[in-house]
Amino acid sequence: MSKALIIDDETQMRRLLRMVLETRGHEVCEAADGQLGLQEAAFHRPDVVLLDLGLPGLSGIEVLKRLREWSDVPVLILSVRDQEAVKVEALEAGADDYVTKPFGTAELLARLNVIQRRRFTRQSPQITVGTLVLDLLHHEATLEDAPLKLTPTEFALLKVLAEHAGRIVTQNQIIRQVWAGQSSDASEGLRVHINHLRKKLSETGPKIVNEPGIGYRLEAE
Amino acid sequence: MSKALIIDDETQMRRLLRMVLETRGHEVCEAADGQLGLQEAAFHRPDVVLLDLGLPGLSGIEVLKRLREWSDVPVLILSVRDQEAVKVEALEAGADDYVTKPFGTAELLARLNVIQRRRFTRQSPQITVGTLVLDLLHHEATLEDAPLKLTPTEFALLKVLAEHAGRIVTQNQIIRQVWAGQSSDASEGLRVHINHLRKKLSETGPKIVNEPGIGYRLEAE
DNA sequence: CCTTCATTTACACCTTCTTAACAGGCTCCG
DNA sequence: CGGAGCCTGTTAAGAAGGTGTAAATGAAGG
Repeated sequence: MSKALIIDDETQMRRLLRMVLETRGHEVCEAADGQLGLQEAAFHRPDVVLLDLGLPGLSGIEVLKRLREWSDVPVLILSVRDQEAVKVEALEAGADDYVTKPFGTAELLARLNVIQRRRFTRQSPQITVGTLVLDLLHHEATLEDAPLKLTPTEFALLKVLAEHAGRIVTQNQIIRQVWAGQSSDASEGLRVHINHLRKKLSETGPKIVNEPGIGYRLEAE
Repeated sequence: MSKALIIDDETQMRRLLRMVLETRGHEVCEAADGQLGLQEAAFHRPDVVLLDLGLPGLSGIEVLKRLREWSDVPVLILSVRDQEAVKVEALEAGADDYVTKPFGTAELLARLNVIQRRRFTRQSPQITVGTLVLDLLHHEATLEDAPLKLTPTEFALLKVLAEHAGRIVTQNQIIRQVWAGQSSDASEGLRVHINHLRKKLSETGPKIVNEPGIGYRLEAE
């Protein structure tokens, strides 16, 4: 069952909201001010928060900001009519939606249905060649699940090769991509970086084979 | 009902996406370029955004950055193959996931489901790395149950590192998250804050290791 | 005014990149 | 057969740039 947290200082309003939410099948907990609200939120981990902006002590905005520092729980703002500027501020601070007091239960339920947010963990774009994996977002490389320490240019170079794994990559293509925007003649240095890479890939990793006069190719299994 | 916003310049692609999304029960709105997309997003407050990276005029990346200035709406990136660098940039700028064109509707639905499902998983109000505990609710840190006094930026910096404990975090990623919305060149100051953190973590806490030319990593035990 | 924190500056140090030199292998041709 | 010429693999050392650290400066708040 999903949990809802009500943060409002008016007892009557809390009672109304609790009724509506329980009808909707929520488990409900309440807090009468911002400080308590944050504690309840941390303790109960609600799936949705109904937050009144006009709170005594810690303001609703402040509560929202602190909440957003560690939680992406959907927050529905309850505000009175002449608080337009504050409502905008609340939305910018991470609120999901708002209803204006007084409101009908139908509207409240409709908005609750709408505000569903997510919390996600980012998936990294990766390039995989056999047992070699390049994580482009984190600039990490692993070989047979063991971390592989690569310098920035080594990583860039291996990335170019891995992108075209199994096919020949011209020296010019490599240089253009790895040393993009630099005018220096890197054709000399390329050889030594290839050399370093081969050592680090050692026996277990995919082989970098040379195509004389043309370029290099990363052998896919 | 949840709303979806499609930002893509190809009419055909929009039609396809609309069909898929409406089958899934979404209310759909469209935008043919980035400028319109931002307006639509501000007006309709969509629950999910499907954003094409290859837009005319305002680039997809630019749209995402501006969107992230005021919204945490889940953004699914649509990109063509061979744009790895751009995809990385997009993820760093706050995108949630991406699909590569051409894609099957099955994959698209799967990724949308992931985003939906993840909205219910909650981020813990505290992050634990070994003996280090960050209490995001109270802005407090403890090391071996002893309180650890951190300045605001130190806390923010350590938070970023701890969230990705064990993995490399790019200097850009750090700066973007810790000094969000500020234009100042913080790349210099980053070093000294890292230094302060290392002193405070001392011997007992997790180590902050440097990956030269890339970024930092908080070593998980 | 004092404290606290963030930023800037400066410099020693270390990693990485580049450059250079040389050895080995291959092809081409005498 | 043998040597010249080219390309590649390997190694080493200096150059360049990134990093760690301490201290000074600047900004914000009580």
